[in-house]
Amino acid sequence: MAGERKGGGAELAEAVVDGVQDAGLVAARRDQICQAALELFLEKGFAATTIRDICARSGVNQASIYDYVANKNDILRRLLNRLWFRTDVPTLPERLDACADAPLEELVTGYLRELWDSKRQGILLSYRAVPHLRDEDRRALHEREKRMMEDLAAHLRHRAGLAADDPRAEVVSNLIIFLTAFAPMRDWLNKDVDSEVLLRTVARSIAAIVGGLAADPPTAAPA
Amino acid sequence: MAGERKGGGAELAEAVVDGVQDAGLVAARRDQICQAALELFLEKGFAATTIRDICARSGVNQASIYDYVANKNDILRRLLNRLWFRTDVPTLPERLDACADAPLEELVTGYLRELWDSKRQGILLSYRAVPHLRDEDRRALHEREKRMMEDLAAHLRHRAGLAADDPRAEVVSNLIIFLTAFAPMRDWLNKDVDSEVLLRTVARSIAAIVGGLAADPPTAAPA
DNA sequence: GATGTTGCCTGACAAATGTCAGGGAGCGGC
DNA sequence: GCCGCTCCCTGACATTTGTCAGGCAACATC
Repeated sequence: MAGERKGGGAELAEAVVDGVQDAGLVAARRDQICQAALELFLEKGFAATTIRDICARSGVNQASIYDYVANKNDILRRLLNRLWFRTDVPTLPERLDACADAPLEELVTGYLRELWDSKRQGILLSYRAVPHLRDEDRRALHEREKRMMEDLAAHLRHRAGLAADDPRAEVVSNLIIFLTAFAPMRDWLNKDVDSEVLLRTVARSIAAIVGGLAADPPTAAPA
Repeated sequence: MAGERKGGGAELAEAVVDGVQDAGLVAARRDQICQAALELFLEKGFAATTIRDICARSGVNQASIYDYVANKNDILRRLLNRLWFRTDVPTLPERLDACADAPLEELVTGYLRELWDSKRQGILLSYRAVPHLRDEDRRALHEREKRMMEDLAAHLRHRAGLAADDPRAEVVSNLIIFLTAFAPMRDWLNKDVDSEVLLRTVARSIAAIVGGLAADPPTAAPA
């Protein structure tokens, strides 16, 4: 009962499972299950991970697991709600809303620092698990992504002084969001680079992109 | 027999399967199989695609398929060899070797145009299928990626006049290679943007990043 | 100590999956 | 008309998978 200790606004509808009464126990077991599942999903992928794997690693019995989650897809949903849809980490557009005229590079640096620190796994999961989501869930995820892109595009238009119909705002916005996944997805290639250098280099790159956008006229087709 | 019509230097060792003699037939059937498998892998993911799915879509019998490929992983290998390891599309470092002093933005534009035109699916596959590769295959893929990053980093050092020990060369190089996957991975978000605009915006962004790298001193830690 | 209640687990089921053995169809050559 | 060869496919195998039914242990309550 009383308020389900959700980390942040859950956007994916979690199945109702009521085999077990004790709410605290349910929460604890779900933590075990999600933690184990997360590790396995990132190691082997969603489809290659079996319920038996998850049970083995989490220590929950193969039968009992169905007292806490409805099925494998439900685990994925719950993971995304915890890791990807958490609202305690403001998005980049939200940060831009809050600090309307702070220098972009600084804002981005702060954003990436927090993001890569606390949502690393959520980023990886959200990129890799898409094909395995139920349709409704995938739609929710895509809508959130689209909304974020549009919000960011509006800010870019303002900051770089672009025309309302300049499509580059959307492209660059999409691109920046993509770059947001850079460190989690590619840090195996920069293992020996100081993470602060990595962070600042990416932030500066993003600032350079936006700067270039402001300086250049819309791209014309070549002769 | 005589030279196996490989599109480019195959880097992943394909299993030897010799149920059927007629080399032309084998090649044709493999084409059917690979084409169907590619579609399915991109739609549903590798692990969620069954051999039966592939057979159904390609029209090859469930038993006969083992006369042409060794197993599901072998199909993936063959696909990556065709799509990702093909050598008829020069890499970005190779292009930089060839045109040592052409403007970067133009080079990148040409590169992306060809890449996104002919290796789209290879890019998607190589990003999504990694967890399902056999260890040797994954190692080969990672080594290629690392080599490419280092080659590109060397060029960046030269072009942007960076010190030999400036780690930002590797970071930016890694980042550019990552951006190379941008359109294939994210174009569902820019569906209504002209693809030429998208291309040029990304190329210009990459140029802006490198330009910023040249202009700025190495990032110092803040006070 | 008897009795409910709550959570856990042994054991199993049907379905799906990767893989193939072995027979058969088609066809060219004698 | 028969033989031998090449390729195809019906049918099946062992295994793995997701999912549970139904019984058991622990514990609190009376």
